[in-house]
Amino acid sequence: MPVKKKSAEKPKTIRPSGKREENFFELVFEVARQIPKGRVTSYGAIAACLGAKSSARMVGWAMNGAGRVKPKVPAHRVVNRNGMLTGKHHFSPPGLMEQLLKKEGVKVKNDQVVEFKKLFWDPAKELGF
DNA sequence: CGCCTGACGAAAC
DNA sequence: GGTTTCGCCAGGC
Repeated sequence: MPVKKKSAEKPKTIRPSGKREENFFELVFEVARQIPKGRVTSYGAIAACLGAKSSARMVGWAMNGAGRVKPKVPAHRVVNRNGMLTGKHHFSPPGLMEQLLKKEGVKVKNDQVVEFKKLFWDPAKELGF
């Protein structure tokens, strides 16, 4: 059976508000899963890809369910715009995020991704949006 | 129903 | 350039 991946179509203007777009969360997870190994992206990039660039926070919120859904979402590959592992505190242990990244070849120094700009993976660009 | 918080981001200072 | 504040919107209390 073919892997039925939901077409991550980018709505013209997704509105987290007004309508509890639960799909928004799924989209975030989908994009996060598309992040190649050894690469990282930012919440804002994902949000922008979904058309909610102003709601980068919502992406972070969505990530709150990461690990709770199946398959597991590599939330450790998602960092903030600074390349800082702001979400490490939500992992258990907090150092897990860093460990996973290092394991995949991403250098992490002082809770910050080394050469983040170089490893940055833009969903809107890579996915062909 | 109103206030506060929160895994961000950009602008202001 | 580093630090602080506001804006963003949903969810919890």
